[in-house]
Amino acid sequence: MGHHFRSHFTKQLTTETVGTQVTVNGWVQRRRDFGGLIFLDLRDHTGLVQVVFNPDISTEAIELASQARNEYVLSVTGTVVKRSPDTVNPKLTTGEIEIQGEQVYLFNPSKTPPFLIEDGTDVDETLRMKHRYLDLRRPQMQKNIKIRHRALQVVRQFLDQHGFLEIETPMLTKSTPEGARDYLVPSRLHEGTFYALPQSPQLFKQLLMVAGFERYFQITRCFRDEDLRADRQPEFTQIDIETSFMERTELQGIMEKMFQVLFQETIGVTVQAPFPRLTYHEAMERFGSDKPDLRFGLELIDLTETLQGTSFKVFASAIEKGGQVKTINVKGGANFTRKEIDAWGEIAQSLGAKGLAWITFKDGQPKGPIVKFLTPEELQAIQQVADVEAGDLLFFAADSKQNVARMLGEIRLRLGRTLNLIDEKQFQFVWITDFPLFEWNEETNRYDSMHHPFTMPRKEDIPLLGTDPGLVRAECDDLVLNGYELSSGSQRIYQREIQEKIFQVLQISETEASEKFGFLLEAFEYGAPPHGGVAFGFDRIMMILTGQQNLRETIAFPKTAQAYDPLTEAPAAVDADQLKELHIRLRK
RNA sequence: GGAGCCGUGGUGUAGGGGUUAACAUGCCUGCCUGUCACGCAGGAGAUCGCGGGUUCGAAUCCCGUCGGCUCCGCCA
Repeated sequence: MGHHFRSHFTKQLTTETVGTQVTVNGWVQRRRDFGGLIFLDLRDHTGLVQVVFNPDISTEAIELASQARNEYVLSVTGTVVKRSPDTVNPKLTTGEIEIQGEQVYLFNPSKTPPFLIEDGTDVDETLRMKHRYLDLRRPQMQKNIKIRHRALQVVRQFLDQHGFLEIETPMLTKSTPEGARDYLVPSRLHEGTFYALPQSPQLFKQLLMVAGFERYFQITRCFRDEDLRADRQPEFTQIDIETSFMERTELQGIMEKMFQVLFQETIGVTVQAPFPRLTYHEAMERFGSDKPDLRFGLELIDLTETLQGTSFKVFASAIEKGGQVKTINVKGGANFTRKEIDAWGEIAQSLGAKGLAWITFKDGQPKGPIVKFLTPEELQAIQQVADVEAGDLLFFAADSKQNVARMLGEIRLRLGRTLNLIDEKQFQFVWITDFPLFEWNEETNRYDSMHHPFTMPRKEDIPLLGTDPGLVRAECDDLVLNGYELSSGSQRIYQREIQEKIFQVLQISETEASEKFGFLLEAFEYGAPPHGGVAFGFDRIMMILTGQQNLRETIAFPKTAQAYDPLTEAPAAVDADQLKELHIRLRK
């Protein structure tokens, strides 16, 4: 059978190969049967080539070709011939030539596929996933998976060249009580105990720094048993990085270079560096989000000062309670219909707001239901601060700081999409810095770590640990691209005294700390270097790089929103024997 | 845990109290020697996700349920 195997990939067939006899292998993309003359488009992973069967060449070959159907797997042997000028197909890379089919060998027939193997067919995603091996044959999916491969190679090579060592860490590890819900693996040898699949290699990479490797990376799978989103899968891939003796800015610089190389070598896009920086505070104030999409404006404008002492109750009560009044200026929005404006109000309500106050300035004159509650001076001041011109529309939010940010941030995003303000070709990176170290947990009435308990506080804020922990900023940063969080990173605490202070704030006792992270704390007793790192969500990077709206499009075998795999039908029940070995009895 | 949208031949959709359940594509058969989303003619293929209710009558209305997608919560 060996002689049926290919001599060329379809992509290699050019005008230069005209006259040579070749053998190509692949799948039937389409058959065009003219009775006396048959065309077959044969597809391999490099592309398509047209084979023409003529009874004058071989009656046996044309007979076999007439029986071929979509997705049959064939070997075709024939001579490459130049197409006559009027039959050239400029849409095909091999469109100037075709193969004159002399021999056909059928490796395998195929059932009629449940959907057409081509781009642009909007097939139910469950069906695509059930037959993922067919879905992956489509050109767009082939392209996504190939770019993903290229990206993996580029990142590996880049980090290798910059002195990073790729070191693997365990998949079967210990459950950490904080953070996301763990996926658990029962232990057979230790009755009643469980391994956890890693949420990230966080503690191991810090141990590798104690071990003296200084520059580590790993492209590794992580697991979090939380609900899914378009940009969240239960198992996902991280580019995990940790370094010793390195300033934060130096690490950021290396990462910026990595993204420049990555974008250049995968999709040929030149990325400008250094990336801009925003503090967390500034991002929240201007964009209402800690992962702002900087591809468009519509920034949030603070009117809290301007409207100090207003008699309009909705605004006044928000200000009184220490909240904010903010607005978004929708340029040209005055020509929204009343229906459209109301629709935005409904969106605001679905986001938990009581409503969405608005004023239009059709001819420069303020109009809208709230105008009568504001003094002419206040209206004047608003116009000035919000830079209002004739034809503008203002949307207002008045509430606590967080609620205003959450609501207007989301309204801003949706306005940007609806009004087509987003240039899809742009890649707007931004570092978000100076996150708070802690966030207040209303339920437990204490502080939680915003990142994790080993995040270094900013040096100048350390005195605040004892007095006002909420104001302490962290030595950490997120990398954000087009409104997606790509990474989280931080410098780590390596000195015992600071770590103890943090545990105090978090109300983690010494015994508790040693139970949870004892091995790390003990390791730190043996000369821990100053270190820090970052972890990138590789799937999200790929999603943006390939221009997809959904993580699943860049993962070969993803899971549904219910964390189910229609192909393998995982998760599934297991044999009673298996459970018994694992010392597990199922509750009815 | 909550909300919204969706579920009709293999696939994608239309239809929204009484229809022969429509269209496109795919599939099958026949014809066709220059197509490339080939064309033409014919044909097969649907208990309208599932269960219950309202009604003389339900794909259509109501309730429940299952599945899919998206969002909120959750994701140190």
